[in-house]
Amino acid sequence: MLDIKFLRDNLEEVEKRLALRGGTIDLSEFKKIDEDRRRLIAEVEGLKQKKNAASEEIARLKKEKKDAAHLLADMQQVSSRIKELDEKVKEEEDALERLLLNIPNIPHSSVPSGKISEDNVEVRKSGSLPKFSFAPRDHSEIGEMLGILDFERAGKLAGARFSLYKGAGALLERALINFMLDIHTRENGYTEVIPPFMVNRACMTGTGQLPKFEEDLFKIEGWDHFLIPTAEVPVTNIFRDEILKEDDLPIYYTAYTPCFRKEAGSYGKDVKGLIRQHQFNKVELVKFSKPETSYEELETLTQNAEKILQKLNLAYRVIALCAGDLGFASAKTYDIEVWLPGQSKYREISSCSNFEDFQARRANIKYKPKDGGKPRFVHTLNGSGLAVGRTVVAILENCQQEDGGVIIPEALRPYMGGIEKIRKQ
RNA sequence: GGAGAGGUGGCCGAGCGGCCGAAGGCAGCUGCCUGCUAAGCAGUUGUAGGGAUAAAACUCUACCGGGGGUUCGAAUCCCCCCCUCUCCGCCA
Repeated sequence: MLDIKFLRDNLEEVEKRLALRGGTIDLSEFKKIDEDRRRLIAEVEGLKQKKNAASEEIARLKKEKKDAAHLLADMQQVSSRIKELDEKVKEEEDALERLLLNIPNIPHSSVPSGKISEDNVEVRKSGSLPKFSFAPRDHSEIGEMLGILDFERAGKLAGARFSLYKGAGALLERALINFMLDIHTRENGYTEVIPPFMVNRACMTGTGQLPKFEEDLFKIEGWDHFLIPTAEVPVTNIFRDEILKEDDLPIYYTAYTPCFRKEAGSYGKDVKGLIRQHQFNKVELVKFSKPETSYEELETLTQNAEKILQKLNLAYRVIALCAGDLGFASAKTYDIEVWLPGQSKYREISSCSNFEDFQARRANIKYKPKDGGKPRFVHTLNGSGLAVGRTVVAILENCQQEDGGVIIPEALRPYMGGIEKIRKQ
């Protein structure tokens, strides 16, 4: 959510900067509602002032055992008028809130301009692409061949876009989760949390999934709860409606959770394999920072995620998303894309964003400055560290051998009971 | 699922339908005082939204879990909802 006062005072500038995302955003509706609302507030507050004065007067008269009948009659009128106006104010405020909740974040000045993913800018590359003396296979083929992934039976259990890991495959997934959490907690300074995997509507609104993207979420029938599409939601909302101390910041949390997404509108995309699932595992990084340092925090958060790929010896690149490709709540996003020989492509494995105060304003997360000033909104950031299923994909494809086996990256072996190679089971 | 208790300011905690935004205490801040610390004394300290302002000062309105209702007037009375806690049952 954007700052209403900033919007009011910088309407054209905001329109211009939002237009960088593509499409046009017309804020004239906002202007009208805001003005109506303020006019109504002025009117109703005047009446309330009058009412309060009269009530005092009535109390005084009654104490002196004098007649207050005329005032009582007047105030009955005023009170019902106040009630009417209060309802109108409420309507305007609701309309304003609906509007504000649907306005995306303003792209940061460092965000590359552009409308489509082709306009994204590569920031850096790391690692060397593997060379094969044979035609590298796709991960689903490798997984099925080795007997560690079973998409057919997963379909029987839950349908398309679900997976069944078996044996060394299941172990690999679990090893990666532990490996990532250990790096982030021991080397990168994050505190591990295990949040609920379903949350209420307020949380989803706080991080920006609602009200606009309800069709992407799984809702629990008969409850106002949703399965989380990312740990970002529960973890960012940990401090919802709280005022932190300046000395508490920055706060770094990491969390492993499964993630649930409907993937509505992606029919026909990545139908095979682990790339796009209704349920997948992810280790998430979340930061709460002071406004002044949030862009430095974004850089280190991205590096924290990259470190996992470096330790696994996987080639990747980091790209800065252009304005048109930014998520709704994000002011700036780096995607980390890992090299997948099976597709001869880099594919997203992490997305690291600074939301500035956009989520904090929605979720009402503030901190009190040490110098005694007014509480200010924190900046929130998050990134995948990493998507676990896609990391399995990367390992299977990058570390595959001609015989169909897969060499486990050294750093992961302690987590795999010392296994060096996955062979056909 | 059944029975009960409770939700008040950063925290604890009082509150008869009428100066209650809310006593008192703690914590915090500012002075004074003491060789330092502790104690003591005095003052001060919430959030949001309007108006005003260059910005403040200032001023108004709202806020005692949330939403309705009664009333000239509600933290206080009534209704609904949410949350927390205790006991019983069931259960990983």
